[in-house]
Order: sequence, then structure tokens, then C-alpha cells
Amino acid sequence: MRAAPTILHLDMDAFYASAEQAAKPSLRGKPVIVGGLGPRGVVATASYEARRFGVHSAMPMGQARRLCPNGAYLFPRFTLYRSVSDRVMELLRALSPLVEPLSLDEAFVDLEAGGVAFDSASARAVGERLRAEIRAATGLSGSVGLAGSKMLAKVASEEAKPDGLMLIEPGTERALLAPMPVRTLPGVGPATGEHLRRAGITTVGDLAEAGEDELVRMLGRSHGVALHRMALGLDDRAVVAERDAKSVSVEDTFDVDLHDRVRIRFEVQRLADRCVGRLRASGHSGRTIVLKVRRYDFSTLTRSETLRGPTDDPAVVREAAGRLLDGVDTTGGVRLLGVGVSGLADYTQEDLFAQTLAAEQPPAAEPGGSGGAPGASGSPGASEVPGFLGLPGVPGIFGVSGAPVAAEPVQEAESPAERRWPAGSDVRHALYGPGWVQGSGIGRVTVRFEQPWSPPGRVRTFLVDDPELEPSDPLPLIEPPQPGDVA
DNA sequence: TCTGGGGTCCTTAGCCCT
DNA sequence: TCTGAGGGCTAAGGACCC
Repeated sequence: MRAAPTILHLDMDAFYASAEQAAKPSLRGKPVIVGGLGPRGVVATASYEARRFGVHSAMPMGQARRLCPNGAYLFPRFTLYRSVSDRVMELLRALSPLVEPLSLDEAFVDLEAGGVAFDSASARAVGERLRAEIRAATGLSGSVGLAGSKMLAKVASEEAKPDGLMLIEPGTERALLAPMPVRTLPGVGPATGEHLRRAGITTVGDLAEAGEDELVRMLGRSHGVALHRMALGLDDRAVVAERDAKSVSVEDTFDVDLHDRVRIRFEVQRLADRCVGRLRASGHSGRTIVLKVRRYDFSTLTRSETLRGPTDDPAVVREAAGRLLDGVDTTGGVRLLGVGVSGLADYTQEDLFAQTLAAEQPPAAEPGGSGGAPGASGSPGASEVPGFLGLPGVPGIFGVSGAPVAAEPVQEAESPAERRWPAGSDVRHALYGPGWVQGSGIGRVTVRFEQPWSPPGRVRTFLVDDPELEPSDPLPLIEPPQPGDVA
């Protein structure tokens, strides 16, 4: 009954770090760590060279720097990653209409639905060809897993990493899975893993033997049943091409805990505006407003409020978030604030309910009424700043030189030098051409001049306000054809 | 220098209604 | 009129994923 291994899972290898290495020849073969560079940053991706030092994703940056002091630490450049991802997804969609992206660097493809594979041999051929096409189009490597189900295809691509392909033949699933640790299965994280370990269940084989009833007793109905099926290699989830978003949210972690209630309120309003910008950009409105607060001791609480109808009005979201904040005790300090909207409506619509609500509630809270911070209210645009893709508002992420960055009430007050020259970003110099920022501080910025297709380049240092130096867009990773190239 | 950001899904509990 | 069961909705928290 089990289908041919025609579900493909693609996973790009150390995606962000590999993209940076492809863009910056001088970093190839060296440990590269991409992530938040502020005092509370974590690693998003570490190159395989950096992993040898024990650096891995989700690790605090400080710890990574101790383990790998000579690594290159770069701020993520989502414009670049998104453009590479778009190119890869194009290649996948050429194989099948059923492509399910999971993130910028991962996707499922139903090869049978595309008519390009029907058995092991044809599936393997498609997978190998795809890997070659990805390398030719982007210069990056991806690992491919092929199996009869999504879960198994994902396990296979994980086993194939880096830069490999693995196909799980029908009938061999259980024997293959049995010795693997329970954490191999999607849905088993640290908490469930520990829970199972205490019950003496450490491998997928143990899980299968434990039986459904026992797992349901331990983990609850939904999780228990799902896990037991997976342990048996059973998974009939379909590849779904279109997924509707269920919520939109933004959050900021501050370099220094916030104590001032006025500042906290100001930040919540700013986040509300950003959230609405994203909501509108996605063509949605939403009914439930969620405030998230992480306190000084890392305890996290959420407060939510459901409106009578969906809204995409920044004033309405701001006010709801403000009301929710009123019910939260922030003494002791706040390290993170977030604002989200869920209960999304299919498309933006004029929302009479919300407008009525706004009209009923006098705009007293607007211009500084209840201590609203200056400059926050009424920011008319609420439009997302394009540039660095949602990151521009991240406070103090570039704050490396000890300046009291996060203590400033307004983001524009951050040191302009650090704001303009984040490590790893692209620049262009009038005389020396394209390069990237290797570091900045004390009024200087150091730039390495090289291109993805050039040999490693030279380093030069400039004053941060050098008029000949400008931020620029990322270059493509593969050299574009020159006008004279075509015969 | 302990612990990001943007999501999804599940569970539990309380309330309201039938 | 009282009581209980069950469903739907809301709120809060937690686990997990990339």
C-alpha cells in the first residue's frame, strides 16, 4: 500500500551562512556565524566550519564567540536570502505544482503530482538533477530526502546532509527508524524528549513498542497518536501548496531591560504600528490582538483581546495593545515586548465594527493623553520600512561599542555610524567599487572589496561619514552575463 | 554578556448557550 | 425550575519548528 518514494524534501545546507560565503569569497572555508549581533543575540545559522567549534543555531552569541573567537560574525541579510530562496523555489515549481515551502531554505515537493517521478529510480534521478540545478543557479548546495511520506523525506534529507541525497526504499522505514533517537522525529523537542527519556524511551523503536495507549497517556491524545504513527513510519499528510497565514506578529528584545512605564507604552505602540504594517502588507485584517511580555526573569506572559470584528486600523490595534498592557505588572523590568494579531480575515475589508469602536472611544489616549510617548501616536504611515526587511526597528542590534543604545527612547537616536554600517552589509565606494562591511566603530568603517565571483579582496578603512561610501543592494551570487558575453 | 523572531498547533480552563 | 452534558468561543500557556 505504501507509496513510491516520490515525496521530496529539500533542505539547503547551512543556508544563511552558505549564502554569505558565496557572496564573500574571503569567508569561504572559514567559520561564519549569522545572527543577532547585539548583547542578547543568538545564532541563526553557523557554517559547517563553525560547527566544528561547537557553535550551533539558537546558541547565545556570547557563547558562540567564546567557542569560536576567530569566526566571522554577520548580521542576517534577508533580502539576499529571499532572492536566493525565490530562485530555488522556482526550480521546485518546475517539477510539480505541489510545492510546500516550510521556510526560506526548506520545502516539500510531491513529484508524483508533477508527473516527473513514479518509482525509486526516477525519483532519485530527479533529486540529483535538482541538486545540480540549484548549484548552477545559486552556487549553493542543498540536501535532498526522498521517501513515501513527508516525515520520512525530512528524516532522509537530515541524514543526507551536507550536500547529499538519501532515498528511503518502501518497506525499509521501520528498520531504519528504530535505532534513531526520539528527537529525530518532528514534534519531539527538548520537553517531550526529556519526558520520554524519564520513561525509558530513547529510540524510535522504543516509541513504537510503547504502544499508542501509553503514549496518549503520557503526552495527550493528539501528540501521542501522532507520535506513535510516526514511530511506525506512518504519515499520510499531503503536500499542501497554499497555506493561509493564521497570525501576524512582531516582537523586540531590548539590549537592556525596560523599566520606565512610559517607555514601555511607547514601545508597545510602535510595535502595534509595525504589526499593522505587516498585516496590511499581507492583505489581511484580524480580530484578536495579542500582547506578549517577557519579563526580566525570562518568564513570558500573553494577554489577548478579541474585538467585535476584524481590523487593520493602527489606532485600534494600538489602543487594544495599550489596554492589555494596563493589566500587566512590569515592575522588575521587561526584556521583550511583542504585539500580534490573529483571527485573520481572508482579505482586508472596511471594518465598521472597529471603526465604531474607535469612534466610541474618544481619542484621548492618542496624543500623549495617558502618558503616551512623544512621537509615537499618529505616525501616519505605519508602512513597513523596506530596506532591511523588518529589521530596521530592532533596537540596538548594532550596538557593539558600549554606547547606551537601548536606553535611547527613539530609534533614530542610535549612533548613525553603527546604524548605517552593520557588519556584513553591502556597500559601494565611488573609487573601489562593491564591497562589504567587515566592522565599524570609533568613527571608522572597515570594508573588504570583493564580489561573489572575484578572488578574495583587499580591506580598506574609511571614516564613517566618507561621502564616497554608500550602502548598496546585495550582488547576485552567480555572475550575471555581461553585455559582451553573448556571441 | 544566557536564552531571537516569526510562526503553528495543542491543552486546559472558564463561560455561555442549548 | 434545577441539573448535567456537550459544543463553541475566548484566554492563557507551552511545546515545537526553522
